[in-house]
Amino acid sequence: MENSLILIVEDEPKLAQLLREYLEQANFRTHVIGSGLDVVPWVESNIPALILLDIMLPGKDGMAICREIRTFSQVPIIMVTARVEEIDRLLGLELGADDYICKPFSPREAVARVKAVLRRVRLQESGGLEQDVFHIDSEKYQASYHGRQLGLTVVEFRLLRKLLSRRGKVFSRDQLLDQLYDDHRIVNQRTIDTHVKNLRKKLEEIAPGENAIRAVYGVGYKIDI
Amino acid sequence: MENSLILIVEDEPKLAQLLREYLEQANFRTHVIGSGLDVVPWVESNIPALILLDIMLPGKDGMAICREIRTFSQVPIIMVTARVEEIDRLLGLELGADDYICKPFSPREAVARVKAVLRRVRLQESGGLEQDVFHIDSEKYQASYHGRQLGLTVVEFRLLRKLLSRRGKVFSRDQLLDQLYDDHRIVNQRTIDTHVKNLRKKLEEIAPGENAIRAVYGVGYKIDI
DNA sequence: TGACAATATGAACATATTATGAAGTTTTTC
DNA sequence: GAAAAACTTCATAATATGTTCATATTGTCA
Repeated sequence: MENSLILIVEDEPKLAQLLREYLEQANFRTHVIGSGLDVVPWVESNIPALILLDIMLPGKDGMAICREIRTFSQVPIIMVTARVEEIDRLLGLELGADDYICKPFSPREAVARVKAVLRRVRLQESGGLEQDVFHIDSEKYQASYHGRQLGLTVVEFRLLRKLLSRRGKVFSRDQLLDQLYDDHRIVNQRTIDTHVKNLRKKLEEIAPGENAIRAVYGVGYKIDI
Repeated sequence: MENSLILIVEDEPKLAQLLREYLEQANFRTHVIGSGLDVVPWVESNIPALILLDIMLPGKDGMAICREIRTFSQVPIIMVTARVEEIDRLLGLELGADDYICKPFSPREAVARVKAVLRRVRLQESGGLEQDVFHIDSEKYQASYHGRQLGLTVVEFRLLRKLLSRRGKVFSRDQLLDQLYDDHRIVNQRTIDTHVKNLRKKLEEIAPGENAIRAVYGVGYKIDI
């Protein structure tokens, strides 16, 4: 099943070695890079299944690398940060990473995260979740819920798509608004509430009481099923 | 297991001798230094497993020494102070010490603290052989405890995350309040007590009697498991 | 030990956030 | 260009959360 290639970008040799050992014990192949400058060229010519990317690096920092990789590849990336507080900032930047781990972490946890992300990605790749209640067709701008077609407006569709892009993740209203428009118009944050209300109404008609969209007080909305 | 070298920096000979005896009885090796001026050179050429550092010293004070050591080493440091009130000040200075003991202390307590700090540091270095009871996901704003999901509010979540960011470290109420808000609102310090109370209640439901969050009299709170 | 200070806790109080219906705007459709 | 649909804003109700307060309990230190 495994045997996938994991790229470890980490300048601290001891930690890199530790990760390598644990990952290989879990039957992954690994490659370690210690300098930020070498990462992008390597990723371009090799194709790792996942990248563990430390954010503090000599040469070029992890954020820049993540952004650059995202211009040409959708390879799963797990960011490693030194401070918990930093994760908040990173989330705001929308780098496109798939998960975040905070130092110090146990190698066991790291391996678990790697597996979780891979599982998620593979599920998506294998043609959308089989028994998923949601199905999204970005080309046709159509979405279905429990097998039944939802008649969504464009804004509602984009809102739902954004929320579904990361199940469980809490999106701030600002993050959601960004996704809704191509131009950068300024609209009232409360507008989101109204779209959520309308979207909920349509979901409710199909599956009453499921409460797919939940508000997280003081933060934003998430999809929680 | 032990046999680690503990550096005791203490100018009062009687106390130094007492500590030495107790620590050696617990199978540590010790070295005593009575003057502040001799500490840094000694630490540079020897490598203690931990330093017990009195803050009031002839020659050079403990704070300056701690700061200086931190420029070249991450060796665990336990600061020894004469008064509880002082710990508060020390915390604000962010010296990078790992724990604080207040005089007068029982040698037994000192040994316990030394062991606790060493255990913690080793756990971190070795990548944690123990399965962590806490797991937090900043993206989903979800935290689990002993594998079970905690339904935390945002403030509670941030509070827990901050406490967890450095296990064992004591955080003052001010430090904790800073983490709780993006804006710089002014709230009563006692507010933290209430949030801690609520958080404890939720932890208690999962693991009664574990007392994960401890109050440190006159200073603040820490997580100590 | 006794005086004092800090923490714990339940309840009252205050605030902030979300939900919702409706009205006002803009955009699309015919 | 009128009507319909979609979008945004607004006002207010409902609710969740945060804060303070008063008192009991516990810890510290002389």
